[in-house]
Amino acid sequence: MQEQNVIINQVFKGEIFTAQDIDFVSSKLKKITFDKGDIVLNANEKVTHQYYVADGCLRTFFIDISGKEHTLQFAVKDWWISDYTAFFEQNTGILTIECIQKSTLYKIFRTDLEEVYAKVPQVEVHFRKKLEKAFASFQNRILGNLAKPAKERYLDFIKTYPDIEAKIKNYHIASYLGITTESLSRIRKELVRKL
Amino acid sequence: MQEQNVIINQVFKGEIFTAQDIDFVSSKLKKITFDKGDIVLNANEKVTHQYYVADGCLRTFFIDISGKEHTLQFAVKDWWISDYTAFFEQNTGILTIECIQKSTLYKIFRTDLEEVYAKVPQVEVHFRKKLEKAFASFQNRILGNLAKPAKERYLDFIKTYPDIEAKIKNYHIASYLGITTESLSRIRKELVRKL
DNA sequence: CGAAAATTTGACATGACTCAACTGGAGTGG
DNA sequence: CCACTCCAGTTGAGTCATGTCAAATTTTCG
Repeated sequence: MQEQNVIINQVFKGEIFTAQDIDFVSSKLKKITFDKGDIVLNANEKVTHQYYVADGCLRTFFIDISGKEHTLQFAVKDWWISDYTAFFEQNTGILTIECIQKSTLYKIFRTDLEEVYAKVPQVEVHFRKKLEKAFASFQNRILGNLAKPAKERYLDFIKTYPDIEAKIKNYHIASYLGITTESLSRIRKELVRKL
Repeated sequence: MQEQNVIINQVFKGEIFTAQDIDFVSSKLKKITFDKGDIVLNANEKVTHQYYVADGCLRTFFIDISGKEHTLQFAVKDWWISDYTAFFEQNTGILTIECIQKSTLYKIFRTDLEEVYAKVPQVEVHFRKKLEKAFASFQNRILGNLAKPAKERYLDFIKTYPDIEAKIKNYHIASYLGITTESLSRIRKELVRKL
């Protein structure tokens, strides 16, 4: 089917597949749609899937003991999202995945993924590269948190992810940067003043 | 050789190898030793190797624009260390790798590693698992930075890595936690008072 | 339009930083 | 064995960034 073709070549852009591979991989991807505000996955649930974002915007966040939300990651078109730590360990997660906008996702089951790895090695390579990139971005985030004040982290964020910034609220950014909405508001005010 | 056997089974504990595999993999690992204070890798150098710690203690750190050092990771016996972001991208790095103690390492060259992956798939699986663990620990670090005050991060650190704590100075811990030595000193004082 | 959500503002509190001085040990050389 | 130095760690005083809480304002959207 032509539609399958389009999807797989979008999801695994850069990899070359045979027609059979495409059939097989597509059979393992399930399309799901969510509305704004929907929860894709709750903390403390078993994490069995990872999700490809075909359209929309999501975030993963952690709720601490005092009830505050801390955003770990955003995902927009062409990103994968899950509670990966739990996904790898086949464990219950600590993150909540929330739709910030109406979203279209393709989900793949953990055990199906292993089957796909075995039959279609390009997929394994593809995910290893993704994991390496995600690792690098976590490293940069840690170093940024250690080395930079909130104002710079904010500037880095809007520069690095303008496409994400366009889709989210300021309080999402604040909870990603590790500051309060009030502090972000003051930082923004100060930046505007300087223009 | 018997010694090869011991080393490979230590480095890749949990994986099963044939005698030929052991020969082949050993031929790619080079033993190197360093004294306390030695620099294994400097920032801005091409990152071509990763290093297995057979003995000793090291850290990777980042020097920011103001000249302050920020510790990204420590490594003790049985850990791997490198500037992974650069290692993956085959790029020049931003981290410095320093020996905190006299250390014995086994290094492996990036291109040799790929050869090993191709011939001995267990090694690839082994490193993928390591990467998943490292990813998880980065995630926890980010969430801890977002959700917890310095005192708790300190307690988490000494609880999670008592073996590392035993080998490093407090100023190393401070630069890992993202606080000054003075602040750490005050936190420690407060904790002692409460016993 | 009107209610709810998001953002901003103000006043004040607090945790962490800076800078400078001081303490205590470990090692060194006379 | 003592004096000296170096390094790590501690302490104090003052400052600054960010947090808290409450209220006002602006934006969003049914």
